[in-house]
Amino acid sequence: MNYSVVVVDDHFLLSQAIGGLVQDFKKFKVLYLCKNGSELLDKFDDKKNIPDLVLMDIKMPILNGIETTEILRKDFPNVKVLALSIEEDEYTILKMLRAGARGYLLKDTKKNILEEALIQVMEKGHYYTNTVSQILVDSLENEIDTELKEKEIEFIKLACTDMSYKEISEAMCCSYKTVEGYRDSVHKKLKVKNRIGLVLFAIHHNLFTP
Amino acid sequence: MNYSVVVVDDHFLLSQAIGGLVQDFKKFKVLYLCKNGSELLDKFDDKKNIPDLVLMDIKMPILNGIETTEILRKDFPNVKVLALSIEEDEYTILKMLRAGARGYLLKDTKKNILEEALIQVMEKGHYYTNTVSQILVDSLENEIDTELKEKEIEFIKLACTDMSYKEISEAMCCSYKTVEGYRDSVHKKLKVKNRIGLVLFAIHHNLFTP
DNA sequence: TGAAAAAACAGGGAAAACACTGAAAGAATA
DNA sequence: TATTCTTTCAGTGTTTTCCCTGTTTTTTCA
Repeated sequence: MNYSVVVVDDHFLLSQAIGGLVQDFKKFKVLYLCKNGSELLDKFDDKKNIPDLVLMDIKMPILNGIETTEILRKDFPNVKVLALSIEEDEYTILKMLRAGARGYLLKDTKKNILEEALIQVMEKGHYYTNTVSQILVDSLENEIDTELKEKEIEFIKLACTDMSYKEISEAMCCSYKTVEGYRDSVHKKLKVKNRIGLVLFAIHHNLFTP
Repeated sequence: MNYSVVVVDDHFLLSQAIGGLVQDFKKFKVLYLCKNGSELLDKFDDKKNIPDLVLMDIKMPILNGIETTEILRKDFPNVKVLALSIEEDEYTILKMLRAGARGYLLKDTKKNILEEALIQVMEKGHYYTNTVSQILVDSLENEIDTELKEKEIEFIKLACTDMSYKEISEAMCCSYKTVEGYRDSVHKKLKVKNRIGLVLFAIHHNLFTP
């Protein structure tokens, strides 16, 4: 019996192409393709459309991979999710795994590795490459006191523009001194030494997309 | 007779998958896949390996799509290049077209559009979507006095780190005041008002990849 | 080789960013 | 209600960035 697979990716070409690869694998068949999480969930209204495994991109419009995976884990725990993303960003990988993904395939995956990963996810329940395992280990060490508050995240996003802190304080409807407080606290938490460092951090960790 | 195609992309999965799609098209056959421009040029040493068309990604390690396309135009003018990139960035598209690409496919291309594009490139010599045409038009207006000197580009790259200008002056082996001069001149040329603005500009225009 | 242009550098002042300590107001908890 | 914790904000001083106006040195080229 074949396992059914759905590919969710906003890049049409990529999802079609990956669908084509998966279709070639003996143990798998592709049910359909989706452009984002929302479209996937709509499909699930009909039970026939619920697959064994979802190959999920992360950056997608409307409903992204992380949010979608969280919903799936809650509402459809039998559906296994394998993340498949073009860029390897530690925080994103972590978030995706926390959300419930059974593994994470990086961009330079080869066809036979994809097949191997699909098989392992279905039969062992998970698939982790060395890279991903290493990231998991590394994360346990650096994952202290980097919990950002709502306001701090809002501040960081504004700090990633060419606004001055005075302008930011007006945009956030608070005192200039409060903004300085946010700055000092995120500088400490994220261990950056100036605003440029903060911008680079935000980009690398997907708090801000330039 | 079939046109021969080579796919150049560092994302293994993507190049394999696209190769699979192209293989399905009647008029085309895939010669081989490459991971970057350097690998492609190595292959060209043997005349048998020179295809009619190259489907080229832009961001690649070692030798990127723009550089590779420039070399191809000079040394192998009969090989047509069609750019195929995941992210649509105006400046990148422009650079690629200037380098000699016959067209530019955006991420949400569908299978039949890909085929259409391949056919048009081979038979008409080019393929431009509306999006790309619009970008070409827009670019003619903003393209005044943004000629950057070597030193200024070097400065910009360093300004995209968390170094202070004093540290940058040491790295560039020149006076602090000279660095201030570079800063003032690029601020004027690029119409940015502070260092954050400069970093964002650099990222958007691929002077710096975070 | 001499004039013009470009690149490197300098001074100084205003503005912004950084770094610290600490106080007041509000929310949470027991 | 008292206590703790968090959030917001203030004071103060230092460093860095920004933005002028210039001078000296090097390059260019007619």
